[in-house]
Amino acid sequence: MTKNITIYDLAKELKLDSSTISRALSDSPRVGKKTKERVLKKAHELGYSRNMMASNLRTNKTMTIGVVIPYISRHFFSEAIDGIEQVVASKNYRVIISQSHDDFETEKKIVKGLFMNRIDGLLISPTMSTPNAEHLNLYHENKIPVVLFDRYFENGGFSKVIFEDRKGAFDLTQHMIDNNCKKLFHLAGGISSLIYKERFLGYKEALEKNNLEFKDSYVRSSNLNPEDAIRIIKEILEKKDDLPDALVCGNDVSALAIMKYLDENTDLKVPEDIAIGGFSNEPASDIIKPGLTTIDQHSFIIGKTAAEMLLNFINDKEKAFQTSNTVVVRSELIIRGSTKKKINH
Amino acid sequence: MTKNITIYDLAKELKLDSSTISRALSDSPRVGKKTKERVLKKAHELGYSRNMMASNLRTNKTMTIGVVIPYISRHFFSEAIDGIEQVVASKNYRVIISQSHDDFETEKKIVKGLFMNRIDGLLISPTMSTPNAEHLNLYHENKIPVVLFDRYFENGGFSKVIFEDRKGAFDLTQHMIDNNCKKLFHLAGGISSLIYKERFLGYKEALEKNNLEFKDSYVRSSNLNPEDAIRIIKEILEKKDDLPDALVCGNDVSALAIMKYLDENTDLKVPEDIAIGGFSNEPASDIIKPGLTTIDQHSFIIGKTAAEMLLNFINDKEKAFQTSNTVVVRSELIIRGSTKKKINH
DNA sequence: TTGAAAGCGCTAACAG
DNA sequence: CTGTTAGCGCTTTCAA
Repeated sequence: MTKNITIYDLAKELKLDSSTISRALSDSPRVGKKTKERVLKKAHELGYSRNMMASNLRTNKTMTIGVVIPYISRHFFSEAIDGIEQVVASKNYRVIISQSHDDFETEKKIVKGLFMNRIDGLLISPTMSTPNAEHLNLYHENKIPVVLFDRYFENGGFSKVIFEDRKGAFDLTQHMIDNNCKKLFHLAGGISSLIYKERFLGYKEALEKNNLEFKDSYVRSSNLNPEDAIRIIKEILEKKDDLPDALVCGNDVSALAIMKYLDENTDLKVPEDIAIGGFSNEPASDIIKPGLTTIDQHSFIIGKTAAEMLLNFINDKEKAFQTSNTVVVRSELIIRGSTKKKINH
Repeated sequence: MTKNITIYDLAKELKLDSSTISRALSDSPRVGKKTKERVLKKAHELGYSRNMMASNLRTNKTMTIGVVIPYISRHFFSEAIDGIEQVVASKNYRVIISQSHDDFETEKKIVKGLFMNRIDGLLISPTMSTPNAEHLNLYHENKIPVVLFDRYFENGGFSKVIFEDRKGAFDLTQHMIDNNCKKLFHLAGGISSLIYKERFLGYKEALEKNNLEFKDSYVRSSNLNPEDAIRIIKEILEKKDDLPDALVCGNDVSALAIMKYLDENTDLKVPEDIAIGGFSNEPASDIIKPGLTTIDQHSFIIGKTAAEMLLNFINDKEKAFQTSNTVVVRSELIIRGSTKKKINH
């Protein structure tokens, strides 16, 4: 093992004290211009690289924020990460990204691990099955700021950047009703997750407002992954006397899986026989034919806003633990072919 | 600021020495069973959490490996990451994922930053424009194992897990020729990147083998993002007397962008007027109509293999720096509608 | 089985 | 402007 170069090596070579080296390296005003140059030159020469473990230990800061999300591959999250990175990089913070794969046990491990590494703040979008914020207590107790984004908890007093899920679902459903849909089913996400509860409520409110029939059997809960979606659409199609003419899906991933299934395995046409709407505006939603009508969640903005809020809290701990801030990001209905039924005049 | 609980706090409470606490916490055989239990209980009670900064500094290990990729949102990479995580998690290592956005300067910064954090090993798929491995010298000099995956360099002696790009491109091109394509253009990636050079060569070899005309003007280089792809297809379509009947694209992202463009802005039909093939088997490629014929890269396997190799090297530095290992992962042609021209008999 | 003591590499108060 | 000194929290010889 090659020995790593330390400030002591530089100090010895330059006949200076290690503290001077340390100052020079962090560009302190308390060291001469000439000395700085000598130090920098020598550091480069020897291939010196500051040991952040030691530095962090000493300063009790890591300049690192942890980001925990269900899946990096989901468009919503990868775009949110881009927003987070943009903000965070400009302030010289680093980001550690971890995915929970929507598994609560994994999430707990990650959250614990990040704490042990003494991150300066945490940005988290919990799993569908995360029941409460207990695993985040450690952060609260040790005054490490946490900001939730997208998914969140009812209580726990965490600051968050969320999306107007209910309005989004309402607008989507209303739009489908306006396009002559009469019998709308809903593919819901895990009901323990508030965002999916909100989406469900938005759907339901739209039905009620338009005096359309609502039945519990119109709503199917699942994890909204492709496998779930296909299983559910099969179940729905089995009851031939009770077919919907529209599907309000809790996300695009499930909606896309269903569109593909219908196209390949049935004679049902979208949107003529069955209209379909989704959530998140995945890239594939603009590629499929017909295009999938969906709710854009402005995930870049969500990520950006959450990161700004977190950095704010990191720099003002008072604020972080005396207030609880909630920012709601606006929804946007993206209308494509999958909902274009003929309209009665 | 709440003071963090340290082993000294535990030691004081239990009237033991900090070293005993440390041993108990890491389940050393050199401490009594009863003592261990007391320590663990107290640790839990006080909400103790080991400070990895300090631990890492002392042991000179971080149990962390860095992963640097162009984009987390690309299916190829997110799947490779899943492969990496699977291997690495089982050995209690952590993963730090960073994206370079295919920008060399960003990559350099990330690589430097990861080194400063003293990761135990690095997995990297460099940017298209990364000219050489100079920025990885730091790792070599300090005997920190590096494994390249997917993208790589000609020399530098790095171990790597790569894909049989040439064969993949050859097979794809041959398949298109078998489907009656006569004039095949190629959307190439940055030529400085070997994988795209290989894909180009595979394309070219297939033309030659079939005695089809090859011209430099048939090949267009770019970053293969959607914007580039659309710009290029527009340019190609302008020369109405020199239109291709097939496009061999360097990746799916560009192929998909072109299919969408053709569908929305021209009368050209895929595959009748122009056949299209891609690389990577993005999820959208199976959703678009017609489906996009592509080369599956088994990215999960690539990630898994690269991670296994890296862990191997971490545990046997000799091997890591005395040998250079190259594993090639097999390609698989996925045939879909986008290349199904009528075949002459 | 436990304790004492040193030190990983760095920073920051204090002193000059 | 530079040096001295102490210590962040942990692990690990060495000693008992």
